[in-house]
Amino acid sequence: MGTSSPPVVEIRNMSQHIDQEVTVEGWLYNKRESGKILFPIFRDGTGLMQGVVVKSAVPPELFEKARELTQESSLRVTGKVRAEPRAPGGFELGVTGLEVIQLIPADQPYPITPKEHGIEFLMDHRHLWLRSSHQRAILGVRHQIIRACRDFFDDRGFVLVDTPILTPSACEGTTTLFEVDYFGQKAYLAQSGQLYNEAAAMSVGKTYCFGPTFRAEKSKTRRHLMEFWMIEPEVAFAELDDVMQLAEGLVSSVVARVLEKCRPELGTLGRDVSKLERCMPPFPRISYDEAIKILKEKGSEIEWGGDFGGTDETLLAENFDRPVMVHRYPSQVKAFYMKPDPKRPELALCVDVLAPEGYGEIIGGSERLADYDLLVKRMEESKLPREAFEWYLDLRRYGSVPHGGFGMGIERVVAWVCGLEHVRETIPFPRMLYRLTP
RNA sequence: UCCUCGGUAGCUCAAUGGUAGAGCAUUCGGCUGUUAACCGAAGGGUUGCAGGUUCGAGUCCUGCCCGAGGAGCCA
Repeated sequence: MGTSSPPVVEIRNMSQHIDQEVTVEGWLYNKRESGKILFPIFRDGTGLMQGVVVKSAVPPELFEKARELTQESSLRVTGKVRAEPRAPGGFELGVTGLEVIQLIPADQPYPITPKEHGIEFLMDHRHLWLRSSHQRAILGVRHQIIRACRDFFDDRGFVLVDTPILTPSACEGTTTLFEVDYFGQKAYLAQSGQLYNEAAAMSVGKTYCFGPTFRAEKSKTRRHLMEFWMIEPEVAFAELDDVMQLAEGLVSSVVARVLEKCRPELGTLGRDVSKLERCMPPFPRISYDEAIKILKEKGSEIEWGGDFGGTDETLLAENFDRPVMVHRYPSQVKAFYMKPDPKRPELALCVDVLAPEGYGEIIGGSERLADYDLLVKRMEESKLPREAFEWYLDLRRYGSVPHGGFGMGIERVVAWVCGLEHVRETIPFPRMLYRLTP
């Protein structure tokens, strides 16, 4: 456009540039025309803005160029911003210059129209679907949620310690892992950073890791992905109550951050914000025993000793208007590294946080088993290969202390906060059973 | 892995066993304030694949492929 072109302004800041000449760099979102006047709608990644091109007011070449614009063609457009109550957002761009960077041919149009599409088609075009308003809003909320998590831990003196993704063996020994060839040796994609976190906590006191985790379970539900992101804190000298308080603090601060920073996104998504505004501490804390009692009253088939199914989690969450923390599950349904309750050894000192509105478990955590002999016994009961865990046992040989932590699945939190039907929209490129592309 | 549902135009969907259609998108024409703009016209099909039943199959039967929802398991 040359040196004389007006400054580039992001659409989200456009209200500060009323009556000024600006440049917008972006794409054509949609277009409406009515003979001698046309309304292109531009998008630049920060918002949508309506333009106006009046045939009698611009050179014929400009009108023709604007008329031929196709959906998602890339462009630089200049013009004067003006307040206009009839335009979406309250202002519009009177177009005076248009540089088309790439014109999408009309006979091979952009596949995703502003009309409705099926999920298979949209997932096949996920790389393009990300441009739509809903998906853009979700990406923004996800970003703020991740920032809020990091800020929460950073502000409390936690040290980020990255844990490996390629691991020599199962962490918990339960779920199915993705196997990879590691120069002729079998290796597995990490399903949790927790065991390594425990080592890091003994170094820095308070630590967290945040990265992708992998589960090769053939799960096919709206709550499951094969590859998902988890943030996992681990704290030396923390007991179960400390773990619960930390979880409550994290979840409430994430919600508060989204309410503070993502109002436009929540509006785009049509989220009922009042349901989020209630999610402030204290969260209700109930024991597994109490949860079983509630579920039986509600007609669940569940028996003491079993883990909750998705329906049970939903039934339970219906009783509360904010996340609920369920603690002290039977050890038999939980991982080997959880400390038994000294008062009732058949229970584990663990906690699950269940999100409201049927979004299920978003956090699972526990106080860890710090005693060497007990840990060895639990490992034998779980039939875990001793050799692979010798380094982990070292943590109990050399200065073992009470400690605990939890893992929070980012995608389930995003799905809940955004009010989505399915976690597949919470991550840019979901990895699901029977879908590895794009 | 199991259960349920689905696959028809680029997209979203119709079509008693009897000539395969509509809306949107695309092309052409009309329209100076539109809000998923509207009005008129045109082009567009190996009905997921392979067999079978039938005078005749998008429709019924068998097998397979692909997808969706759920269960189990989990965050």
